[in-house]
Amino acid sequence: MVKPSDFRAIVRRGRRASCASALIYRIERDRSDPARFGFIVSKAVGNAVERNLVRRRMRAVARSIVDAGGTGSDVVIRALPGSAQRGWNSLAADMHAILDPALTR
RNA sequence: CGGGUCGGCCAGACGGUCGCGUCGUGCGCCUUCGGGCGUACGCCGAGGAACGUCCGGGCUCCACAGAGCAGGGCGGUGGGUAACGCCCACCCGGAGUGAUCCGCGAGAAAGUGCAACAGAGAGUAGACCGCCUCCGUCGUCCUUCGGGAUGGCGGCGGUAAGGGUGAAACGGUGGUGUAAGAGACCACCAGGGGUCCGAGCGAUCGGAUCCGCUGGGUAAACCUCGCCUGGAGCAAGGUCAGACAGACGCCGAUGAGGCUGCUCGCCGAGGCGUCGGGUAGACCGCUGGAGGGCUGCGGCAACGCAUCCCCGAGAGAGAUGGCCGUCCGGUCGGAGAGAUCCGACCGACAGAACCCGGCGUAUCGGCCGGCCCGUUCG
Repeated sequence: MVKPSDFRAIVRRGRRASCASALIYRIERDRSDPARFGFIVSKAVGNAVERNLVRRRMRAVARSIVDAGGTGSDVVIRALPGSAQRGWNSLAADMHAILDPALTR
């Protein structure tokens, strides 16, 4: 997702879940619709290089979920300060724990 | 070999695999025939600082980009450059045995201002103690009775040698001189100024001679002098397509506005505000440029010129990530007499958004070279 209006709608009306790396907002859609992801990485997370790294890693996790058959949700992920220091393994575990049950039933 | 100093360069390497972005090609689907979407393959895809946005330019628009003042910037000299507040060389001053480093390097003798505390006095200097003449007064001693010597107290003055204060007290040392003193005068030394000679493009340097001239700091205080300087910025600006709906108020050829402050000058017919409505699409600008490299020539150098060769991100809220293997570098632990082997961890700072030239700042480490000092050997 890239449109500001989509972000606003999902953050406002979506179901919230949290972990050490991020706040995750999610809206249920039809099972046949593809999963869509958006990322919010504020300056509190770090400088430009760290923000890019966090966004890319989250995108890699999202792709693995889609590859595993995830569908039917719009998801906005807001990275928390410290997510750049969590490391790849922790970040991936955090996200899978919340998103796998919802998207790949 | 040890220590130091200056400069240049690199920014982990290779491979596999799952992915991302631009472009090209093929295929499929859709099409209002402009193209769009999907997919496969191929090429390419962040930095030395891409950063901070502190200077300087190109480019674009604002009259034709103009004039003056104000404002702002710069400040040894000469050169380099498109330009600079940058770079190079040199000069001066300071630090260092030295290589070398440091200086926001014009003017303080045009004027105004400022300087805590201490101190008598801080810029037209200044008498607290001290030193000295003179006057008054009170003593002591001597006397040839005219006076002389000496001391205390008070007073008018003189004095920058000595003490003391201070970051700094109006040249220094020695002498002449004097009541005591003083560049008042003299010798030497230090500084300043004038004139002349020599070296250098110049800043400046060396020398001769005259003048007793000795007049501290601060200009990142005002100021003076010289030089430079219009404004806004790629959301600049332009082309195309598309949507809607205007209403009211104020100003305006006696000149709105363009255009930071003022004056002039030029262009010049719409401008501003409130409410309401609509759209936030595509393309150009957009990356081949003051570009990089080898060699040669000129120059101490910065740099310039010439031949040849090489250029492969471009954007739209914005593409480089995950995993694995081998090697490289560093740190730690273990084994070994040693060469070495095994294991763990780490590999910085940081992400293009119109483009260049600088500056400043961040940075794990590594490589190369010049020069200096010390030591040893020949």
